[in-house]
Amino acid sequence: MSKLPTRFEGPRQSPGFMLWKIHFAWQRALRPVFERFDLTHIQFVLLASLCWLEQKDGVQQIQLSQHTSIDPMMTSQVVRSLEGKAFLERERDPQDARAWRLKSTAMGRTLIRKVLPQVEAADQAFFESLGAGVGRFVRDLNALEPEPR
Amino acid sequence: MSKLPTRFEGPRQSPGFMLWKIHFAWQRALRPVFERFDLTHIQFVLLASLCWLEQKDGVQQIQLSQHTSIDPMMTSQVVRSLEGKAFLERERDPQDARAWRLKSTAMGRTLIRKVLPQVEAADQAFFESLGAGVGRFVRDLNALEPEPR
DNA sequence: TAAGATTGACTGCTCAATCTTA
DNA sequence: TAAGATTGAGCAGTCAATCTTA
Repeated sequence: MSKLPTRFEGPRQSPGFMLWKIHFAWQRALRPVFERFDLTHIQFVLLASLCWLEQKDGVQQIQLSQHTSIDPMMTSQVVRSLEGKAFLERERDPQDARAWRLKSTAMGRTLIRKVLPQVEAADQAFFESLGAGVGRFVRDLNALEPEPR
Repeated sequence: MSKLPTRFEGPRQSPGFMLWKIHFAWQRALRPVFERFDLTHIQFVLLASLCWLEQKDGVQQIQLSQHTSIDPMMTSQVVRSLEGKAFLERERDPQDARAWRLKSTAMGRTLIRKVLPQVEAADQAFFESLGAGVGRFVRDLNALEPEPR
């Protein structure tokens, strides 16, 4: 076939295509770590983020959703599965009858303390090929984050 | 809660967390483009990649799978849906009775010619905040690609 | 009117297992 | 034995619609 209407010499020059590929490679690299603890990736993200946000104060479900960019429906589903596993508790917000306030349990925090170092180790191995450039890469990713709506 | 066992000052410093977030933001940014043409992202990737690879020769399904890093089962499913839409054809490989050889149709190529520039425009808008640094970012992503198994 | 939360339906994506041929 | 391809099951993720309260 004749030339494609593209600005790039090949797919490897396209930032979108490469972002998508590397994201999948990263998912595959991390999956064994989560499976070891019978967690899904999204369960880990929500529970670890809750533990992080909690360092301040009580956390609304919607805040957790916004912080992780996980949409409210998905957050609702997964938070309830984490509640079922007794890794967190939900209480009605006394200030806002619509909202839930989330609190990690001791079990949940213990789990994250075990998982987090292994996740970071797997991360470090995955991003090793960037060497010291990983800091710059992280700054680039931060620059790409869209404004919250 | 007390300090988490992490190397990072916060989630935004973690390359894994940020890669995951930005990938989702990118998916959301591109989705309207694909929907406009009644394509899914993965359908676009496979069809566009087929058109790209075809510039050489006949393409086996497994080659397309490896090139895109989409696993063979998924490739099989989506390729057949593209065949159903008449965007590509499948013929048995004369040299290897197990394999399919894939060929885009004129309709498929016409579609990609329309979609590709819009995808690249949306991409350009998404990565705009990196400015000239986008080249370096793409090189980083290429450096992260794991060895094929 | 808008915001926090949820339900049910539908599609996307992965895995284990299988079939056939190299 | 290994490689190309597929099936069916199950979880991940999205959307439209709804409910309740701010």
